[in-house]
Amino acid sequence: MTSALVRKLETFVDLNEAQRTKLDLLCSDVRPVEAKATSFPMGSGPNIFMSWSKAGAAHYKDLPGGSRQITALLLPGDFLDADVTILGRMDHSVSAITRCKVAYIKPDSLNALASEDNLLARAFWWSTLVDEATLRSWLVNLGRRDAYARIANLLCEIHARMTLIGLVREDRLDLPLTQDQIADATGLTAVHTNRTLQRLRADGLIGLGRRMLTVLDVPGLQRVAGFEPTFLHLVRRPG
Amino acid sequence: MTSALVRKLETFVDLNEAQRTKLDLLCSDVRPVEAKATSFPMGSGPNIFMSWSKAGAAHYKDLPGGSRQITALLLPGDFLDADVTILGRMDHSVSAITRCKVAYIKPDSLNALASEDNLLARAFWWSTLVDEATLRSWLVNLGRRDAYARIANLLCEIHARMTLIGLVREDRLDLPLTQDQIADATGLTAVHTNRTLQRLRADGLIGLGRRMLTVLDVPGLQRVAGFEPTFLHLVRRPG
DNA sequence: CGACGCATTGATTGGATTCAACTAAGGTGG
DNA sequence: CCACCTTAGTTGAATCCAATCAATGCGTCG
Repeated sequence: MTSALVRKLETFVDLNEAQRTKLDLLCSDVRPVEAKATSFPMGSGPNIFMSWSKAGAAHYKDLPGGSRQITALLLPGDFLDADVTILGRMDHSVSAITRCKVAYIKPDSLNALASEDNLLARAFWWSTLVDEATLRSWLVNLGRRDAYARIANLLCEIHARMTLIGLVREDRLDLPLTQDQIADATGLTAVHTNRTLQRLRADGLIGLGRRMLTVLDVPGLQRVAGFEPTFLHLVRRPG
Repeated sequence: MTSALVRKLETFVDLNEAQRTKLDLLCSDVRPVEAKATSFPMGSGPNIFMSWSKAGAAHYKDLPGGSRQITALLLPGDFLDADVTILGRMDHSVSAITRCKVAYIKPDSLNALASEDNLLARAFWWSTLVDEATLRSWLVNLGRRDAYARIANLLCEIHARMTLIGLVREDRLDLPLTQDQIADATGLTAVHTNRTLQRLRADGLIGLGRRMLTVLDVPGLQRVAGFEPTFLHLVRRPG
């Protein structure tokens, strides 16, 4: 099976076998990370990280008062945090949601790869732009949609992103989030998240149980969510 | 008076006279833009834009139903949108809020400047990271703060950013936003925004009238806002 | 002056939170 | 293997924050 990173970048550029090999080589230093581990050695050194196998992680920020906001959901193939080095301090935390694996990459080797191969450089750049577009999309979600559409939208996004990296079969996927974490990502309470998920189930849009999400009505869910995949730049461009 | 761009970058790196001159030269093609103009020729070509003099612009997204979410506020010295070229289509719109001026920069000259001067390259990179940090900060704001703290936070951010570029005197500044636009930025209604602003006034935290904002109690406003300037990386790093 | 953009006020409705209790499922150790 | 404990999910009732729907004031500009 090809790696999630390769699959992801291939939605944007066409890669040849040599390039795929280079990418796999780049990610050869893979280490296991426990669920809920916040001990990615983030500030400690010049490493760059990447989430790898079937897994999830998140950027989040804790607030005085105990509430928490997840600002990004990281799936296999995503860069955990590329730019720690230039900003002296981190403005948010990173945590593994599930047990997962992380590929440790030396920034030098990434830079070398990017400068010797323009196509790969473009692909890396595209990847960070997609991340930014996703941030904007979340902002719209939190600012202007009610709980029902908001959660639907998050589920649509996860469905789309996991489809890209080949982790969806017949619209079924392993949801790497608990209801509590869905709440933290959508800016809702766990209680209201629960009720809203029940409505989505009752309306026949999704099935959800024991961390397994089934999107029963993809266009229906996208419609109530106001979800437009093109805005995340996740669709293959012609040419 | 030194340009907003120079002032902004100098919060991160020390520039010499030659570098300042290069930056000013980079921004020599300045053109006026009308208020509410959405006609930045965004998708049309390979140009890069930069907001310039005393002014404001915004990234926003309109939703079916008529609501709007502002995803970024652009002040003098900010890049309007650096990365249009690589993503075929734009996922959001850009609009001038006030009458302003925009410096049109050819990407080639920006790239040339960045590759011949490592310090400037770092400064540009820092600038985009600050933009991302601001996006995350807004996400926390929309997700986990009530209207009172949320608006306070936005005002704190504007106060901090405009201080950087030298547009604040004795905690007074020209607010480049109407109450409607504050509402669109904070995910609230204009009515509720109005009432909340009145509470902030009544509590002696701010003065606001005819587009002129006075922060009467800076630490007080920051306290109720939960505002931490370090998270936006807007504070001068030692060394 | 009239029109328009912006700000303000009131009354009402509704979505989401809060607080509290309770069930179901999983894991661990005696 | 069952008792125990933890974590995740579910339910109910009361409360509250913010949205909604109008209507009005006010200043500016053509």
